[in-house]
Amino acid sequence: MDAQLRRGVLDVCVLVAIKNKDSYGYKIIKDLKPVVELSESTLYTILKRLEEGKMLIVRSVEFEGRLRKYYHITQRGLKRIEDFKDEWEELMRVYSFIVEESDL
Amino acid sequence: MDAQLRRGVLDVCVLVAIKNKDSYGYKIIKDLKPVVELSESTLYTILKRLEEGKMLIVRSVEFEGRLRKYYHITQRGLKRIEDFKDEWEELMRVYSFIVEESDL
DNA sequence: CTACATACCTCGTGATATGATGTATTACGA
DNA sequence: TCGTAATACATCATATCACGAGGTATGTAG
Repeated sequence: MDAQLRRGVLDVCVLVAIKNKDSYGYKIIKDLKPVVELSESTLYTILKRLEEGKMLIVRSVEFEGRLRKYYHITQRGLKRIEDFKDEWEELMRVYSFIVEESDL
Repeated sequence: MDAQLRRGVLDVCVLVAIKNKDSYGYKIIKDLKPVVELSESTLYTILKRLEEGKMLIVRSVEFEGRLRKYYHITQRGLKRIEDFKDEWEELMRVYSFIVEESDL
């Protein structure tokens, strides 16, 4: 998929990935793999940004000798997902324009 | 609309705006206004990029004392529009994931 | 003569995704 | 036991991009 198109949905995908159950970086990538491909560096930048934006909170857990940072969505994060759905409506109108105009 | 979401559609909108009839910068902005708001600086950057990517060609015309640069879409530009439609299908799958997962 | 519309352009900034690279542990097959 | 893959985190440099601020110039309406 086009890099630019991905940008608009990546952070929301990450939020959705942790919405119903707290998760951690490595797992998020695996879970999202069938939906969107994202590299580790990309994910960790997104996670950091979402944390700074208070859309999620972090909790470090020791698991089998390894560190795991579990991410939990906040109210703000949930709102971000809802806002995205509204924005999608707008985007759909743009898409309609593209399809209608280009098929003339 | 979210800045990131716009990014993925802006250049295609510009291509669509000139697809059926050659147009120029100032007019493109006016024509696209009801669909997507874009500033002059943004448009001219996009036009330049599209030109460099050989998706359109330029023709300068003197019109009532003012310079007008008419943009004409190329085969490559047309292909970009078609490719976008395919990418949209992919994006729809991502959107479905977001809606389904977030409504659990 | 002033202000607005038309019409172009450039530069700096901030935001972003990503590859490359690094650290450390566990699991497993050769 | 040796090497390699999987697990799990992180940072840095780079490239791409939208956009505001600013600039130039002409025609038109008040």
